[in-house]
Amino acid sequence: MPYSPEHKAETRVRIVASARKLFNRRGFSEVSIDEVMSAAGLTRGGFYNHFATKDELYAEAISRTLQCEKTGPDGKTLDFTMPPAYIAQQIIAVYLSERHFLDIEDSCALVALPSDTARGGAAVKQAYRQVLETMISLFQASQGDHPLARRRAVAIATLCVGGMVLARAVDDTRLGDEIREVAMGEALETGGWGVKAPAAAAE
Amino acid sequence: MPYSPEHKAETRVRIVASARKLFNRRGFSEVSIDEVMSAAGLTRGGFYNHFATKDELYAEAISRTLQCEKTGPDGKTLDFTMPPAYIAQQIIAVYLSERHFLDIEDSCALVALPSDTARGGAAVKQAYRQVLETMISLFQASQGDHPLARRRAVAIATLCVGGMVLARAVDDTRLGDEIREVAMGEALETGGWGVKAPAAAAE
DNA sequence: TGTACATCAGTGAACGCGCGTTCACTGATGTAC
DNA sequence: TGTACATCAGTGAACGCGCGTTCACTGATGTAC
Repeated sequence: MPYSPEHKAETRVRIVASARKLFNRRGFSEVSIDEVMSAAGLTRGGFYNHFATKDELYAEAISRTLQCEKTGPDGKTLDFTMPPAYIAQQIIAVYLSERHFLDIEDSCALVALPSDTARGGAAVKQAYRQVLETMISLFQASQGDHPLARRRAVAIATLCVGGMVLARAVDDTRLGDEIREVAMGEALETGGWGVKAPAAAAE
Repeated sequence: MPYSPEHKAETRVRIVASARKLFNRRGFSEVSIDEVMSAAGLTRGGFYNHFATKDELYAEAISRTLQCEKTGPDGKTLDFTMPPAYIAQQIIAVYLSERHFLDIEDSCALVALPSDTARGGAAVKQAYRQVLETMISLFQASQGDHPLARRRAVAIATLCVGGMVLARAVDDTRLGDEIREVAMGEALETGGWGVKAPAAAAE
């Protein structure tokens, strides 16, 4: 048995990780397999030892968002043993922060690849949905058993993703900042943590 | 002077119109100039009589959203002589309707091409911003001189675009419907036209 | 402990293909006379 | 009114290039003896 059994798995993870960064920055179709493999320290041909087609890589790259370390507004890892309402507020602040706005490569896939996904195949859309549902679940948990818990969670997720998508697509940083700020305020208000002053301090 | 002076302009409009539909469906980089020109009833080479590069076409295709006829929830043209608040509610209902969800080709560029735009050049982002600002202005007009008018308008636009972007990206129609419904309800509530029953009738 | 071997992850040249762009041309048009 | 002409929108072959994918290979590895 040549090479350890983990060796291939580790290489595969490396390929997906480099693909994720490249896709986040430039989109599915603008990134070549050659680039993905080079970024992972490998050569073109080896790709097909791990994936049947390029399409297969898309879904994995999106799913990887779930494995990525979650950091709080302070840059430290989010502590998931804290109360759900605290975690939800932290996620909103991080999601719409300037750091997330600038960090394209390690961006959430929901923000970086929505239109690529909308045009993609079933596997890609499924991966996207799973990430979105994970996000919605976290917000829903923050609402206890309130009858509007689910509805509020969906609204918060829409504001978080929509706000960042719009902020990234315009050429005016000031408008982008305004959109992020408004989306953050509305999301916090929807969750029942209304703040009158803009939550700029959370950045 | 061969050909009428309007002839070239009309051809250009035809190219942009066909490009818009193709981009909305498949994105910038997946559509070739050959396809755009064929769809406009022309051949490849003539493209460079009208545009210097493919990039130049992107921005025009996005701007064209502003020229497109606006239809209300009933399928008839929106009457812009009606009160701003009425128009704003109509736009929200149309924007998050099932019709807009299904009509990819004639979709609003804000929904169809956000990540393509985020990766694009300055001209593309500027065109995107102009469309977004037009939308925000329409919502802002519906709020009179309320101190939160601008903020509410931005929030409504975020919910409209974000809701449709997410609905299009998931593989579960029911989840997509739920997101659209929640976004519509929240947008109407934000505008001060709160409805307790989901605004499903507007579809 | 040392050596021969089978495995298979990774290599890199090659394939057919379609792309964005260029360019010499063609032919429909409005104008001049 | 009719005809010759200059214009230039549109044509289509050609260009260099990089893509996704294939495939014969190579060489690092763990195992058997």
